[in-house]
Amino acid sequence: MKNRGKQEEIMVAAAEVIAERGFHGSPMAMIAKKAGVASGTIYVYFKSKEELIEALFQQMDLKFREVLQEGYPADKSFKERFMYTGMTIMDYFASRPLDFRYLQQFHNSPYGAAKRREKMSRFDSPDLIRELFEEGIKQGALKDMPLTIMLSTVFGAMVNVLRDHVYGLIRLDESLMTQVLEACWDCVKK
Amino acid sequence: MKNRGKQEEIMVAAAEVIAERGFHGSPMAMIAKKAGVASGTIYVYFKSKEELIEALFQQMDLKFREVLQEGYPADKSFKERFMYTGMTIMDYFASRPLDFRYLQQFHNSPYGAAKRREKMSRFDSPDLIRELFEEGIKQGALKDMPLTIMLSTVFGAMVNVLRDHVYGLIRLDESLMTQVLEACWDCVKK
Amino acid sequence: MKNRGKQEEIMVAAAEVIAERGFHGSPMAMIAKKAGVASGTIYVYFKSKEELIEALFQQMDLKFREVLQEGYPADKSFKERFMYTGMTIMDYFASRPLDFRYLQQFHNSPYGAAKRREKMSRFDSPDLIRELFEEGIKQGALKDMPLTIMLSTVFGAMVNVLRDHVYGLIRLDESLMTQVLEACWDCVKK
Amino acid sequence: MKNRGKQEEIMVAAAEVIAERGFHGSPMAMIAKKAGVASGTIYVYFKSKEELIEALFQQMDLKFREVLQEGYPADKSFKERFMYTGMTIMDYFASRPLDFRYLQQFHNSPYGAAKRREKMSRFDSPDLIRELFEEGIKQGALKDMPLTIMLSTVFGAMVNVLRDHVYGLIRLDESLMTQVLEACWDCVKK
DNA sequence: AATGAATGAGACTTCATTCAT
DNA sequence: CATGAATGAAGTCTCATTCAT
Repeated sequence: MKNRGKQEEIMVAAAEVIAERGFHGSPMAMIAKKAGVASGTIYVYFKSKEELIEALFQQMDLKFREVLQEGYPADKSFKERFMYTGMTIMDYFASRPLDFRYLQQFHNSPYGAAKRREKMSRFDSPDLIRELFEEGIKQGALKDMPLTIMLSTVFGAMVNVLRDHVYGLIRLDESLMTQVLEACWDCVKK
Repeated sequence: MKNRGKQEEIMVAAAEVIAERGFHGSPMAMIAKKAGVASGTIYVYFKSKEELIEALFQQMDLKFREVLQEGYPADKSFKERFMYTGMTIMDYFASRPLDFRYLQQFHNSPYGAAKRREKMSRFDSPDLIRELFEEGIKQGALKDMPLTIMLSTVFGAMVNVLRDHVYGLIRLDESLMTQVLEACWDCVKK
Repeated sequence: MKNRGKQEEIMVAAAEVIAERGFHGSPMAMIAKKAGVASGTIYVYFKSKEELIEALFQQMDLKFREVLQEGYPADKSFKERFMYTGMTIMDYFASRPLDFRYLQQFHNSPYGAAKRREKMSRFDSPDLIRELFEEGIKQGALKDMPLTIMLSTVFGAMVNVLRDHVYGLIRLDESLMTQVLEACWDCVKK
Repeated sequence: MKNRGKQEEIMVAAAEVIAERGFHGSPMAMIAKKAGVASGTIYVYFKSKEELIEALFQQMDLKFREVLQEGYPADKSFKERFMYTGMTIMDYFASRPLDFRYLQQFHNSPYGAAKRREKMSRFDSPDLIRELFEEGIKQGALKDMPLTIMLSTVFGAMVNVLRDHVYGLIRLDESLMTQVLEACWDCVKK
């Protein structure tokens, strides 16, 4: 428990510091201080800074996937599932700017670049989503476009709007999110 | 002449190294070596690393704006101008992966973050584009959506697809680009 | 314990190197080597070279003031106190050439220049001395001269003679020191 | 003429910059700029920075000696000659703060330290002065003190007061200078 | 003689990581 | 497990000096 507590504190502190200052602006000593532990203690739980960064990503990625699946209306219409998924994503990150910023940092870094190549996807398109789009194409609800491109289009749009929100350029509310998602729908629907 | 030559070589080398490895993965010594000059020489032309980075951005930004304006069909229909602009952008960066990657690096960094706030826009939406969208909204061709959000949506989509191309996940040709742009059009057209 | 030891070693090494070679002739690496630590270790104890230099000054200044006050014969005659003070100063620095040279370096540098202006005095005239001279003027034992000038005169003389001693041009003993102090007394006594 | 002009301009510029910023705060490029020449040009006239510094010293030292000798009242009484000499020195440097500061810089530096050892004297005691004091001792006008110490005493006092003047802590006028010199006289007269 | 672009050694400082306690 | 002092490689930048023009 104590252990778990320390590890958690380190991860939270790391996320906060890195989200705000980037990887290179976040010395281990600063993370340690914010976590209330000694520098050396971080190395008890993580082999290196790189591993800490990676672990943080895995944690956030997992949490996000879980949320996506939780209330997924598997029995509703395709469009409803599209909108549900989109709304869940936007809601999730709009209320978790820390996660959003951290993941942005991660994906624009050597660490994340490798990941992207490896997964041929972005942090915001786990398999559930990929399957959703595949289904949409197959059943003719979506345009006849390469899957990768369709995903990139929709998620590029959403992530960009989220970024404006997280950095304070706009203020997203449910109505605006719906507008954005409707636009995304128009973008890919046949 | 010699002069201009060295400065150019430094800028090209810097763009290459930084595009590939990011700002923090690109020591001045490495840039210098790639440019075939001594480390100190960089400081003859740029006061600091930060200034080099900024100058590189300004140069690319300017070149891009010029291209955008060059063949702009000011007298064609709104949709034609929309498509022309989109195609120009995609074409431009699809064939200049270096520029694309450098600008990506720039916009995801402390340097670029300030720029973004200041301009309330991303590197890919200079004023000409902003005006185009404003006109579209005014004349009823586009949805009645906040301008910022509409721009973020469209450019998020385009940039994301470009990224897939630049990093080799997909291979954009004119037909695919057109598909993407048509999708973007569907996204914002009323 | 180890702690205090390292910091002390660094300060001693710094004083030695700087006394001999001046601030600019004393790279941190050289100081570190002389102290038997790694370069980075200095920064564990001092935020910058400037802080190390300042800390060294403060330490020496404090030690000197303490010595001055220790055996001060507050109840003796004015001249006796004058001579006591002068002798203490000369004795102190004659036997601590390192301190003398370091303080000389300090006072002839940007670091020390500010100090001087701020205190309107030199390292060798702390408040106790200032008060002594003020009293002497008030009670008519000293000439009716601006205090600042009188202090500069006496301490200029003493410091200059000390310098000759420290740099080996002369060899001060108690008899010579007394001669110098008597001369200084003649210089300012009414 | 042109040559002479350039060399002069370099020396003047160097004196100004160095007097204000010290040796290490005065890059050759800065001196060159102030002199209105290219960096390389300095090396046409001086083999190195060290030589420039040394040449500057020699020039100032020479000028000073000349002034000292100019109106020297060789036929007046000893005290009159003492006072004349002292007044000339104080007057000279009080009105040439640049020279004073440069020479201060010079004497508190590796360059000057060597000089001092070599000449067993300070910049302000050329041979004429040494002879004056020797005579004073011999004829019994001055105390029976080692010459070096007597010189250091008197010139330490004078230089220190001059420094206060040059750095703006006090404002020397003729009356004050006379006071100081009378004090110096009391200091060494038998 | 004059130039100033180019050089590269070297200065200060940071920080991921280790290890003795 | 936890600590944090210590390390030293590596990074940015300065500047005396050179040399082709």
